[in-house]
Amino acid sequence: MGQRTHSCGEILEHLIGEEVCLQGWVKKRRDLGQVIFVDLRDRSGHVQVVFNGEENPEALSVGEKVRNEFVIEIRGKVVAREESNVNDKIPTGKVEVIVNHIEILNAAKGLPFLIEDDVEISEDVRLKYRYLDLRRPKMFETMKLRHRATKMIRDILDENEFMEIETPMLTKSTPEGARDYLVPSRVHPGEFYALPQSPQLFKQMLMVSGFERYYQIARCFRDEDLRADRQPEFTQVDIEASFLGKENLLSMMEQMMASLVKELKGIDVPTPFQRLTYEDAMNRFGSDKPDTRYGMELVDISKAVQDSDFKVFANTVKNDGVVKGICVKGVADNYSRKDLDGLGSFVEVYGAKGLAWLKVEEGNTLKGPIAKFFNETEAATLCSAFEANAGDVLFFIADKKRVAWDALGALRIKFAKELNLVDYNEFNFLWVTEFPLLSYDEDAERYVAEHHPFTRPVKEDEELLESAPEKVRAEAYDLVLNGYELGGGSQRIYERPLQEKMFSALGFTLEEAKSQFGFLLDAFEYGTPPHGGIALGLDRLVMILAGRSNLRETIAFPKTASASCLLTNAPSGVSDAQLKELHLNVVPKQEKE
RNA sequence: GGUCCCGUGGUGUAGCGGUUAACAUGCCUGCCUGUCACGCAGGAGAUCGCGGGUUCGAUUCCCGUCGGGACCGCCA
Repeated sequence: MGQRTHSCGEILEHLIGEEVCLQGWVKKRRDLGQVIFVDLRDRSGHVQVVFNGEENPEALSVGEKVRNEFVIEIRGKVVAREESNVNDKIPTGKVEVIVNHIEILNAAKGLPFLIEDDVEISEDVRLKYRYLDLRRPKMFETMKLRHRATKMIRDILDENEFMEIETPMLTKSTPEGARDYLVPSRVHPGEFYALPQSPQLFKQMLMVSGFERYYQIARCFRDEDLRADRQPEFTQVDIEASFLGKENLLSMMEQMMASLVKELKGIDVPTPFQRLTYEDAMNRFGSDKPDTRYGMELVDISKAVQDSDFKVFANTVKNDGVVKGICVKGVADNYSRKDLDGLGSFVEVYGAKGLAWLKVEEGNTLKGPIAKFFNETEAATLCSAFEANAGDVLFFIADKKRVAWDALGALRIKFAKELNLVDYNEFNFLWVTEFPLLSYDEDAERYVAEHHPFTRPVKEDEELLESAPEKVRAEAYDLVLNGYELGGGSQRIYERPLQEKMFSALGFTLEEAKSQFGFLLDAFEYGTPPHGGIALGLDRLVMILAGRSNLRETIAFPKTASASCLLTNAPSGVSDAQLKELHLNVVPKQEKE
């Protein structure tokens, strides 16, 4: 084996006449008998190498044995291709390497799939052979994009005097939030570590310690059911700062995001980002992470229909519900009555009892099963409320506010996808602010933190913490990009009495609060600076930058929807000896009745 | 916990109550000195995910199960 002198992608015209040594994978072999062409690939690209039987029969005879994905070394001379043989489709297409020596460094079996972009392979096969899947150029590019984004983030935070500090992976299980991944302790029988859902408390401790500006590219774990944009372990850019204040922090984040999109996508993102209150986001888009790249905003017509002959609408309003709708432009002819009625089952999963619709025709005439309930004046009012024209379709949900938001929010996204309203080169960042601090959990019969228990209430709402907890707004902010929650953060409580009040609002007794979070309460008594922070989902950021719609595409070794790893077959059983050491007994899964 | 979709040569798909299970690509062999989606000729390769049921007969219909995916709940 010799020493590689160049990468395949580097073999360009300036090297013509030079002897080179290349090592890489056989991307493709084209055997014409007395001449064999091999596309040799490494991570930089590929170049055509030529075996010629007349000039070098020994090399040719080895070249005949070569198959796809063999790892080979070739030595030879870079030559210009004849004009007629130039391949414009590849960067190295003006040259080729005439092989005078070849060594097979490692053979390869027939592969389960071709190492090429744009071949369709089912995901379970890709994940089982992830090491081969990652050989595909597109996957390499995505991982490179991720690396570049991560490096930029580190550089930008470093420039702003943030320090990267690691925090424990083996930590304490706490009652609030997502289900923990637990790790049994060998040394302490019956006790468990939890893997961190986020480094939240540690970064606040670092603020108490006076580091002032901390960040970490932190792995986080949540044992909840997965989605296309949710993995059981994921990476957060975790940030916390003292004495910085909310406005400075948000503006810093905006600069960081704008730099990333500029550098990685070549697109200018205007700053400052748009801000929406939680209430506005829900009312206008039916989502706390709205995609504002397209319109179709929700319109509340409760007032207009409160005395309507259409009793479903009128009665909903009477019973403290709302009637809201969206207007889908110019699709009346695309959707049959059957199609439109079929959408009822789509909104059902969000708890809606039905979806009403009206087609708009010339002169504000309404058509559809419920059109007869609206007289001319009412029809005109509706059309004007939605700014609807002939050819549009109006959809309505009459229900509790929450249901109307969810159902119409989802419907809005569905239509945007179907009608291709989304511009993939647009990056619409926005902040959602003034989240409720608490919400009432019917099952737990208590208030739970909407963000987390360390989030600071808005100053003027503090007095409501005991009297009307659901009305308290939080000093929290979510960063939203194109319909995805990219991150969230808040200004934190840093005074013991306020933190105790918060725990009490969450239904903790003082004893419970002390046993779970005593160290935090104690720490607050030793001079804790005002601080706040944010955590950004790195996987999601990369996913959006890469134009993908699935998180698995941005993670080298992701888990399936059922949280298993098809490459390693994790999770798996362990030996009785291991269980014994950990003082564990496994209870077999109960048979279904 | 729930709803829905998918499972057929290595890969991606087609198919149908009775077929020699089709096509593309890949793979193997032979021929070929300018290919780059090489070409030509030939060939191998599938107990149709698994179990049960209906049926004279199931890859096809039904139920279950396993695996993959999407969504609701869940995700401070």
